[in-house]
Amino acid sequence: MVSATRSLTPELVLEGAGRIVDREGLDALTMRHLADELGVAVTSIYWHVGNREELGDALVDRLIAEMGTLRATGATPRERIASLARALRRRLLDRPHVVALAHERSRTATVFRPVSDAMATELADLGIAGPEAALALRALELHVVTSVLLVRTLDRFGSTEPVDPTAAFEFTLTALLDALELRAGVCP
Amino acid sequence: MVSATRSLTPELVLEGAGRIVDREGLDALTMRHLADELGVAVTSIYWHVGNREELGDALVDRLIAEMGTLRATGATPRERIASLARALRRRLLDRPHVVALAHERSRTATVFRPVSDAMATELADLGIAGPEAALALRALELHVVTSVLLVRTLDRFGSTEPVDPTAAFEFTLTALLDALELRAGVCP
DNA sequence: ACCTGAACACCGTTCAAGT
DNA sequence: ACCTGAACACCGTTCAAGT
Repeated sequence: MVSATRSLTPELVLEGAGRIVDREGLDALTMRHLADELGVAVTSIYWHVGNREELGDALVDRLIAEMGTLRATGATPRERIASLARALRRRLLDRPHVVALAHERSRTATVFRPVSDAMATELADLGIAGPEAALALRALELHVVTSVLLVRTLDRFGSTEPVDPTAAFEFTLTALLDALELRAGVCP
Repeated sequence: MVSATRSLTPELVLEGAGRIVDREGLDALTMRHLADELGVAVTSIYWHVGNREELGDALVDRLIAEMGTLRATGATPRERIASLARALRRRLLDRPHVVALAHERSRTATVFRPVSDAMATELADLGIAGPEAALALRALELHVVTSVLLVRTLDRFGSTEPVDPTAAFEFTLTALLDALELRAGVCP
């Protein structure tokens, strides 16, 4: 119920939608509920931001922009890759609903792009490039998203088994990094 | 439009729902559409199968029953674990919509249970048990589901990158199995 | 016990109408 | 250019009523 003193903008619509999704979850993002949040008629939203589909896409775009701010830390390429994977994972855990939205829309790959590019730089330092690097990047990306999905499942479902998600994440991350260093000729 | 010569049963409702989901996807499974498919009033469904939520749960239960028929092949534990992972992956790829349904309902873990148990037996043959085995199982399960999600994404999204999903799957699978054998004391 | 239609409270989206 | 209400075609679910 925020009264618009001036007029509605695409940015205001997006902010309202983000507020609803973060606060009440994905299912709560209906056009009518968003209209109430903005203190506006339902149909006004369509003028500024198209339909519900495009609204969701814009929300995912905002998430992608956030991902561009992640930076690698650490001395060795291995540490820097691990730091990127961990930072990405933590960021995604902070915005579970929007991540679910991206996943629902098959845009997870796009969300990972910025971090993926940063990882590619580190892989190049390890001497890994070309199709081999593409495979490694896929494996790393998917490992992170998998872990995020697991945490969300445990949150909803309750912990039916005594598994520490972060430990499981580090377990496979270590296996992947070992495999990468083996390929690069670094013996553990 | 199948006319019921006798009367409706929970099984008939479930079969109709399965047909719709496999044929037209998840979004097409509405109570009214299902009623048309069965040649019955919408409200009859509620008598036999409860509400839409329970209908989805029953559909996932059928998927889980299917998973119980998967068997390991191969001589070594490593080969048998790999065969289970591959069989599971192929089975899930055959029923993408129901898998999505299970995922939506946070029941992926339950779907994996039968195969997970079979894998646990093989891990025990490798001398891996307890919390370490639990971690390894998680990693293997999540690797499979990740790969299935990737294939579905590529199908919908179009292949924006020249990545062979099966090759990516085998890549990380090898890394995971190497890591397991290292822990078990088998040097590659 | 089983099946029905009517009704309720929701959706997303379109469109003619206002200013 | 921007915002509105009315209307349309959908949802899931309930409930009194039929047999």
